[in-house]
Amino acid sequence: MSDCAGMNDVRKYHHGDLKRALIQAGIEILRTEGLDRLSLRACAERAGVSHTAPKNHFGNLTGLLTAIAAEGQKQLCAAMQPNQGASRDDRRQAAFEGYVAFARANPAMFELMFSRRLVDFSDPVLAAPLGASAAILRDVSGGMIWDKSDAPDADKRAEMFNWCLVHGFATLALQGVFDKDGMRDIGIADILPGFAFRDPAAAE
Amino acid sequence: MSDCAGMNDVRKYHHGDLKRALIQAGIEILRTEGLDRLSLRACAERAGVSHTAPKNHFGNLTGLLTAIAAEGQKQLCAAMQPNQGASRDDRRQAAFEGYVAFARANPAMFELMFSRRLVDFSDPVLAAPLGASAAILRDVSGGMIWDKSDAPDADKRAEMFNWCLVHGFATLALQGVFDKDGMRDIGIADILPGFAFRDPAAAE
DNA sequence: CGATGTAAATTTACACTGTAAATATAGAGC
DNA sequence: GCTCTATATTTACAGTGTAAATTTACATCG
Repeated sequence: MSDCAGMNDVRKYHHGDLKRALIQAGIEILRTEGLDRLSLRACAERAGVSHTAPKNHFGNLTGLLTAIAAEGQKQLCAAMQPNQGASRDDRRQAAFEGYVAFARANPAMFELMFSRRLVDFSDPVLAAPLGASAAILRDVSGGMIWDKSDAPDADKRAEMFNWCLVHGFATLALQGVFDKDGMRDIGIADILPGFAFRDPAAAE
Repeated sequence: MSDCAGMNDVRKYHHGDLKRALIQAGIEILRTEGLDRLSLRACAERAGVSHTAPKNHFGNLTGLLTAIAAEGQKQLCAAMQPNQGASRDDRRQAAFEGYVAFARANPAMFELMFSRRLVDFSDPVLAAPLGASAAILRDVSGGMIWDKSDAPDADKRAEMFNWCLVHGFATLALQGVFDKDGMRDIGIADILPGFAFRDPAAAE
């Protein structure tokens, strides 16, 4: 009878940590049943409360889904972390592989995280994790040398380039678009161009 | 004698071209009200039939949405078409710009088209338009020279590369991820690397 | 300590969704 | 003219999110 958040199992009228329990319930539903089965009522039932209880903590469905997505963004960010002391090339590799691996391992969560219809991207709870992921991409994109390196916004462009490439790969691969013609075995590392960096010494 | 959507308004028991009318209704709802408002019942009402009439033609909601998405894929494919006699560079430019422009002009449709939860990608009605878009990408990617040009699947990788890049850009831009730091003004052409082609003469 | 105020959870109700089953209609083919 | 069949309707049902009114438990204060 683990239920709720596992910590202190005193079943009382006031749950105590319902907010966290509902988010956790949503994460588990995503993992075990998929995005289609993720509903307000399902989260509430799994947390052992009435189906209107979430309203007090999240306002409406979008609020709950956004909170769940924020947790997912944190996990995605963690999945992109490189080993300590990795070079910039290795960091970039780690970020890309981690991004795609996370999407593959958590398809329902990934789909929720980037679904504008379900998530309110202007919600402050998303700012920190989204910013952290952007920071990683910025780190591994800075100083990249290509034919647009002389443009004023070169670093921004490089960041966007990498983000588009990895997100497009993850999204399309998840939808099975590459499940044909032997494209299935081609990974993100196989299509990622090996750009040089301006200052190889700084790639430490 | 298509009539169906307003031409010849003979309201009879058997609609005559309900299948097409329902798809058209869905497209209009996507354009005017958004993906959230796209429902079986809404399509049926707009077509002037009972809410269970679509079942005869599409089976279930997924069938209708997939048919609508297939129409969208056709439109996307048309949006990627270059001018006659354009060089390969121009064709690539046209494909990329067209892809992104279509997503921006039809955000609801674009979201539907690539939503695995709403669309059945194994439905045969999607095969032709999806294949046509893939063919365009393949065309503008063939013979691309980069540091992976010696790999056995170089052409496949190049196609995937371009697809990921443009789809990632369209998806992320649509979700407003780039609405910050002056990234909003950076277009797909600004981040697309200018790869060379193996045989410049063949780029006609 | 007891009263009160408030946050949190419940009950109830409602409009909306997709789907299924049974029924009604119109047109085609013989 | 008859039947057969595709098409559309009616009716019903389980599920969804949301709102309003109600109940509960806890904290705060006199």
